[in-house]
Order: sequence, then structure tokens, then C-alpha cells
Amino acid sequence: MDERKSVGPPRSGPARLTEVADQAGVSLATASRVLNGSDRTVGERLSRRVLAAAAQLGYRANPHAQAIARGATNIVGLVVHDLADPYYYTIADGVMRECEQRSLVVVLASTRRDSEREIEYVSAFRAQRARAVIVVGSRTTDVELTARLAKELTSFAEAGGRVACVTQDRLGANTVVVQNRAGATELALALARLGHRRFAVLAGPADLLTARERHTGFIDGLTRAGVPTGDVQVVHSAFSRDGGYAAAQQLVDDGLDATCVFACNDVMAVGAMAAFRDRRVRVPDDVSVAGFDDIKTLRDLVPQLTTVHLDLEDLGERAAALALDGAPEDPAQTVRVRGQVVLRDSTRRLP
Amino acid sequence: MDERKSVGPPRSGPARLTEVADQAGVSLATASRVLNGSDRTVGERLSRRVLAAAAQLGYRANPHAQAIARGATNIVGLVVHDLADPYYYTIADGVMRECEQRSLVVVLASTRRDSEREIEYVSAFRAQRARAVIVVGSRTTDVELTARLAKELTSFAEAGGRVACVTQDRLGANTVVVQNRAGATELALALARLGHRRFAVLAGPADLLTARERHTGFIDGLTRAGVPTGDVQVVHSAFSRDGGYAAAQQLVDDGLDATCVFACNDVMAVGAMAAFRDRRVRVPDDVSVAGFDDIKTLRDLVPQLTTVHLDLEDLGERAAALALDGAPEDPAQTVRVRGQVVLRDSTRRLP
DNA sequence: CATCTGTCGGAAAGCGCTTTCCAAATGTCC
DNA sequence: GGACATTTGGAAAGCGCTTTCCGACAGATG
Repeated sequence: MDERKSVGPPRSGPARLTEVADQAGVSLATASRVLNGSDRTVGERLSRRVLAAAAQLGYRANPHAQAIARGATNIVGLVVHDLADPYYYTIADGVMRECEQRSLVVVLASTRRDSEREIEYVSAFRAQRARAVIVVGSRTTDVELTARLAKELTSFAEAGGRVACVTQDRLGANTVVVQNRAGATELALALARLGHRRFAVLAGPADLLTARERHTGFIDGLTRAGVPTGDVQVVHSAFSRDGGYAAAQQLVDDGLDATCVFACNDVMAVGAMAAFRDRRVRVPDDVSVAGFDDIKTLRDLVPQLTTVHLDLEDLGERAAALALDGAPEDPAQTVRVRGQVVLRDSTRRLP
Repeated sequence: MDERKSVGPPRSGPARLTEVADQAGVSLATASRVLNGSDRTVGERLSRRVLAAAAQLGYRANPHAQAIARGATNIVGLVVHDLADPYYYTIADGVMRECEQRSLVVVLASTRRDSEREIEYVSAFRAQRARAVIVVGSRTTDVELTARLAKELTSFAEAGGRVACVTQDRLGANTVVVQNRAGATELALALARLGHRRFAVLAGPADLLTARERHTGFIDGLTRAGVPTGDVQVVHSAFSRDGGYAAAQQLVDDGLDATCVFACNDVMAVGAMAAFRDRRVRVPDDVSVAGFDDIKTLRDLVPQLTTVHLDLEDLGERAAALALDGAPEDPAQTVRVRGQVVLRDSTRRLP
């Protein structure tokens, strides 16, 4: 006699749909229709039986099986450059919020600033048949890497996946672009209006496009304000707190001539302020400091940082929406996001 | 005539194993053995053919199909309380690092401080047959929720999954425990040694065990230092920057009597310092402030925060190791992590 | 040369689910 | 009451992979 079904241990692992169907005395098809969303309706009576059985067995559909049977998932791949950087996790938070509303699952991958890994992750998401992939990276000037990433994204799109990038245009995909140049230009104008005439720029890595745009935008602004830009001190370093620290240190050691220092992002600005402090250069009395991004976690810094405000969470939400809305065959769109200059205590008005 | 296989569009989506096998002129089984790790070896000649075909077609195995065929995944579920909080993403970063080394995929879920969602996510990971789940949450005193989470984790473990928790013991699972009490006690002793006798505690939410432990540990320390604890001012508020701000504000408005304020975590301490600044209370001249955690992003704050240092990234790595190492049937282990008191500028020595 | 062992490739049976197709049951209309 | 459309439930064919068998073949042994 075979009583295994009714007696015996409850089988390792979660209950399967077959078991639910058996218990409810209906077919697999019916159980599936009741539990896992289908366009066909099932009669009241059976429906209730299935639901009851599922509840009793603690049934949860195996998403892998569904993925493979349906040939599509509800996974959204999110590739960020560095999870430990507030810029990225704030955007990530926005993306996750938006995706949760659409009951999509976000799989987050942090490349740890390795572009090679970025490509690898996109490829992994393609293999996984993710519904969409959102890349929040930093564009570099490395043509070969960019091309490979673009190719991988194209493959992904051709396989039916949706794509959105933040900050990286020229990949032929939907993009949310931060108007770095415009923001930096306005910041420069505002700082010039405060009376500054001698500037230094902590320009970040030379091959990072975001940094470069902010840099050139800033210089543009100075030019428009009639500030001679020939003697602007420029230091390149990592796009991080420590990079900012090192750059500012070098600036001081080389003889700080500027009255105002523009760091290409807030995190660098914070590093710079720390370096100035260590070198007994007072901010803003001896030198003004401005950043870019307006990172929330840094708002309690003293003196408060003058910066260009970006709504990063909104940025993330928009990127997600961009990837997921509209028809797959729509041409790639570009959403431009503008920053707003916020003057705070880290920059002072010159007499 | 049927030339679809050789001509026609390259079929939407990534190549399947069948196609690779066809192209290489071998069976499905052989192709699988060559490409996706098997204990059986395939002869040199065929092996090379398969590899070549796979490369040419850009083949990537579909992980869902593998998951379902193997009955196991290489997914590690990571459930954190709030991705936008440095405490959590630092731990998350550690977990991801450790998992990457073992070539496991981390799926990160942020509950946004909702315990209900925490349970839901664990359940989702169970359905997904995740290899392990790591819960980095905040224990509450809510018995019912805790019980449901424990039950869900037990189900997960019974289904063959591995579990580790950070900070939440009494769930019957592997745990990395921060010695909150001990750390807070030592901090209190150190502060008393600086000459402080009148204290206030920003105790966080009353139902949060982490906060409570730090609170009581701190009081213990004061007692051991011979400080009368009857008149310690205690304010409860959210476990966040804004909570700290509100609590400190209230403290000032009620008449600040203490010379030293202990905030149950760094983020609250930062909020408190902001509130003091806004209220023209100078730190550390008028009041000393201490926190807990030693969040990296906050190290450039002025004055620098006295706190209890935790190596959060290491914590994450350990949690991952705890979940993944050892046999499934091993009894639940507990790893204790001790914090170190770091005295910095936000607390001053009283004359 | 017949037998045995060991290696290697392939056929086919799943894994847990969705979905198409079919058949039975029900309702509708003249 | 018969011809017809309309539901509603179930059988079974996949989805892309792994893995268990099984058979073929090569070399070793007596």
C-alpha cells in the first residue's frame, strides 16, 4: 500500500503546485489558473478549494519555474558603480521604489567601480531574461569598454529586454542625463557673483566624463562671468572622498592661490574640506568650497556645503519609468535633469 | 525545404543549449557537461567543438532553467532594513564582497523599515530556493512579528536553506551579534572618566532592541562609574537623523541639564548635533555628544564624533561566512562582535 | 579470441510551472 | 427539444536545462 502521499514527512522544500492541485482535487491547470494569474477565470467553487489547499500547504510559486515556463521574468537588473557611495545608493533607492510599485523584483549589482564587471553583469541579466536593466555607471573615455558595454546592451535589447542608463548617453539606449555642464556653469556664475576671481578645480579622474563635463561647464561659466580662466588651478584625482582630500592637500602644498575651490562632486568636496582643516586652512574664511550633487547624508556638515542640488531619488524613479514604460520598439529617449545651485556656508561673499 | 535553422533571423533571445549542441554536432548532454560544470569529463575533441560553438553563439546558460533542473540556486538573499542608511549598506557591501568570492549572486531587498515586508521577502526567497538568506534587521519587542519571522526562517531552513541574522538573535538561527551592551558600557565609563556626571540619552524607539540594549548598557556603565543615574534625561524618538534632531531639540527646549548626550547611533548623533547648532548650543563646549557605530561617511563631520567603532563591512562578511560555511545540520552559532570606544572631538574633558 | 573493465556519448526522463487545445457541461434561442 | 454558442475543467505539450541510465567502444586480461 502506498500511503506516502498522505502520511510520511511533508517532503522537503516548499509545496509544489501539483500537491496543491491534488489536495484540492483539481487539475494542475486549474490550480495554476487560480493561483498564478491567468486571463481565464475558474469557477467559484473550485477556486475556493484551491485557495484553501494552497494556504494550508503554504504554497508559493517557484519563480524560476515560472520564468522558464513563461519565458519572461519580472526581474529588473540594476547595475550601480559603487553601492557604498551615497550618490549611487540614493539613485538605487529611487529605482527600487518605482519597481516595487510595479511589483517587479530588483536585483542589485554593485560593480565596485570596475567597468569590466559592469559588462559582465549586464550579460548575466541577459542570460537571466531580466525584463529590464538599468545601468547607473560612470562614463569613461575608454572607447573600447564603452563599445563593449553598448554591444552588450544592444544584445539585451534585441533579446526583448528594456534598457535605461543614468548619465551614460551615447549607448543608444534610454537615458536620464544630468545636465552637468549647465549646472556647473550656473554654479560658476553664482560664485563669480559672490566676488570670487581666482579659482581652483578638483577635476576628478581625467577619463571620467561626468567629471570632465562638470569641469568644462564650470570653466565656461567663469568665462561668461568675465573671469580669466588661464590661471585656474586644476588637480586631477579619484572621484571620491580620498581623492578630494589628496587633491586639496596638493593644492595647499603647491601654494593655494584661489579664493574658491570647486570639487566635481560633494564627496570630493568633503574630502577637500577635511584636508583644508588638517592644513589649517579655514573654510570659508580662507577659501570657499563648492561641490556637486547635494548628497543628503552630508547636509549636516559644517560649514554646510554650497553645491548643485540633484534629486537623485527622483532620478532613479525616472530611470526605472523610462525603462519600463512605453513600447519596446519606441526609439531611445533622453530625459534631461537639471540641477539647482544652492549657496550655503562653505562659500563666502568676498568684499 | 526547411532552412530555418541555418538562415532566418537568429531567433530572438540568447542562444539555447540545444543550439550550441546542434552547432557542435553533439548531444545536449555532452554540451551541458562541457559548459555548465559536471563531474563527468568530456573528451578533448568534442569539448573543444562545444566551446567553440558556445563562444560563436554567445551562449549563456539560463540560470532559471538551471535552478529548476538542479533544484538549487546560487542565490543569496540579503534582507536589509533600510538601504539608504549607511549602517545597512556598509554591512550589505561586506556581504556582497564575501558572496562574490564564492561566486554566489546576492539579491538585495530593502524593507524600508517595514517588518511585515521583511517576512514577505524571506518567504519570497524560500519560494526562490535561495541557497541562503541573511537578515540584517532591527529586532523589535513585537513578539508576534518576531515569532512570524522566526517561523518563516525555520521554514526556509527546513527547505534546506541556510540562514544568518545580524543583530537578531533568539530567532534560532546563526547570528552575528553586536555587543551593544558592552560597547555602550565602555563608552559610558570612558565618558565618566572625562569628568562627565550629568547625562542625557537619546534612546531611539522604545520597541527597538538594539537601541534598548545600548541604552541599558550605557546606564550600567554610568552606575559602574559611580554616576547617579536617577536624573539621566531620556528621550525616545526615531532611530534616524531626524529622530536625533527632534530628540535633541526637545532636550534643549525642556532645559538641557546634561553635560554629555549619548545618542544610540551615529546618525542620531548627527541629527542631535544639527539641532544643537540650530539652537546655538555649542558642541563640545556646551555639551558633549557621543554616538555608536562609527559610520565612515560621517568621519569628516566637525567636531568629529566620539563613538563606538564597529567594523560593519567585516560584520557583513562574517554573516555571509556564517550562513554559508559549515554543514546545514550544525547547530546555530553565534558570533559576537565587540565595538571599540573612540574618543574624538565631540566630547570634551571637563575640568 | 572471448571476456571483462572502464570511458565516453547520447536518449530520455524529469525539475515546477504555463498554456494550448479539447471535451464536457451549461445556457440560449427559435 | 434540437442546434448552437459559451463557458469551464483537464490532458498534455512544452520552457531550457541536468542527470540517470544505457549502449558502444577501447583497451586489458586470461
